[in-house]
Amino acid sequence: MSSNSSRPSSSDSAPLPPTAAAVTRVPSEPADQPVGRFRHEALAVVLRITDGRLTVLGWQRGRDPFSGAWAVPSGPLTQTETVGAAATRYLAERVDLTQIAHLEQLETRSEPGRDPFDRTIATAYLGLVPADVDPRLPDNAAWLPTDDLPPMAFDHESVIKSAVERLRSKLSYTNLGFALAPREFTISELRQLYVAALGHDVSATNLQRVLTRRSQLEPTGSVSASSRAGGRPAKRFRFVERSMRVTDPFAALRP
Amino acid sequence: MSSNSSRPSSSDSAPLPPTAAAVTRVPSEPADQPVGRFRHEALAVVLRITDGRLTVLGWQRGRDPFSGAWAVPSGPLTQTETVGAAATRYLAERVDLTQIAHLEQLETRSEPGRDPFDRTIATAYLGLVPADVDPRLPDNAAWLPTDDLPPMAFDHESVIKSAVERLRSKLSYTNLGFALAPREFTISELRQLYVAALGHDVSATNLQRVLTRRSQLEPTGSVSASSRAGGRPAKRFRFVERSMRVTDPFAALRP
DNA sequence: TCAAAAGTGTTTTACCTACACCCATGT
DNA sequence: ACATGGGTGTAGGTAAAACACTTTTGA
Repeated sequence: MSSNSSRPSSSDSAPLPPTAAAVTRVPSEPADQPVGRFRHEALAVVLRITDGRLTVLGWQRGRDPFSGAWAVPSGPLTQTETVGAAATRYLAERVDLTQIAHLEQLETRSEPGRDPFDRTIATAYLGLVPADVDPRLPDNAAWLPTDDLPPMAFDHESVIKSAVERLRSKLSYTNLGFALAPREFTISELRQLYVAALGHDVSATNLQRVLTRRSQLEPTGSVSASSRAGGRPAKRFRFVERSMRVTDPFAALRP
Repeated sequence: MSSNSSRPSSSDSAPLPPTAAAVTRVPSEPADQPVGRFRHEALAVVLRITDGRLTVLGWQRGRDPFSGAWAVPSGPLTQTETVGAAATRYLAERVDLTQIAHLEQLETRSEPGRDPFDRTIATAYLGLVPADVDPRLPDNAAWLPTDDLPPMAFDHESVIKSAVERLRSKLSYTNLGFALAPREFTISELRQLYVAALGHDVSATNLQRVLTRRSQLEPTGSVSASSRAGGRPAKRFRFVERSMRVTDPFAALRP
């Protein structure tokens, strides 16, 4: 379940940013608490099942801070866009990724020390890309396995962990599988996606029944050819709806 | 359920803030997308059961914008604190409220038009105050019924709605009831709190059993005196743990 | 005919709701 | 006694996991 716990204070040992003499806007503010302005950036944690593993889109930084480390696509807001729009924009600009099946706000990180050069507040988004979408990535970008991340810049590793948690929760009580799956698929293909995303085994039998009972799946009528090893050809299915919906509002304590 | 849906673009008709000639920090940024700095404030949506209703702490604004409307406690960050620390600080400073049983980050709003004077990004927190804590409030502050809010400033009404949604979800799958309840209580007192928070009826019988099965409740050993109308004296209970824990990770698709 | 893969039927377990009934107190 | 509110026992329903079994194909 999405356990967004609080992230209280702990603003010790925070190096004061060297820039930006604070702009006092409202005269009645006390002088010791100036109204500051802050760099604000959007982080896009884009997850996808790649070769049976849950991976995140990263790119390798070319300059300090954290030169050589990996980071999630990000960038500052313009004066007129929302954070969500900025996340979408940077994905398109930086890695030419426009086929996001789902995007939702994750959390905002504001620890003063998270960017050692200049204090930056970051609002992270969770994006999902279907497994059959495989955009051409720039040379310095790659899909990184979430269970074996390389050294990450800033607090990106912990933001990715949050995103994975969020995805795992929502796979249970929403129809979010549509955002990982191709438009059509067999149950065993879908099973592999769920196994990769959840990190534990899933029974194809029960997966089909659960998703069917919740009216998430419908058969397309077509069947896949059986593989070279033989076997019965699998029916193909699709998700009934391709936008997020809560399919299993938790029933405890209900009216 | 916490349905954090994305909140994409829609950055039309946004009045450009008149201040702050954008500070270009990284030379390689394109000139038409300057790296801006933004006012950033913390919003504290504090919920409490007051007289059997779910209420939110608000105060009446004395100046524009939205003079006379109600708002949730808020204020800008200082240069060295996190957003969570700012939320906590404003609650203490503005309404002398320090007995928050639970605080968690909710969401960040960044629509350019949300503050008509000066673009401000706001990160909202959800705070909970036990029903037996009744802090003295300043004259211009009050507990407002969440199901019948007065006209609210900015986007505060919709942020409050999000907070109520979050609370209702988490009451189902976590032990968050501890943050609404007094240290000791009878089952029927607890039932009234859940009814107020969830907005629908709850059976005392089943509430007790559900919370006991999940090891959230334990008897204190003491009993309440029966009321003037007679009746069996009620046992008193307490929450076993008073920090948030997921007690019912949703079971579908589990290993 | 056999192996492999897909799909269905059935059993078991867990949890939650509903409801009847018993318990302890004041009047 | 009896009304009032508190607490427990039990039956019924729903959902999911586990597992045995059938179906459909290729070799």
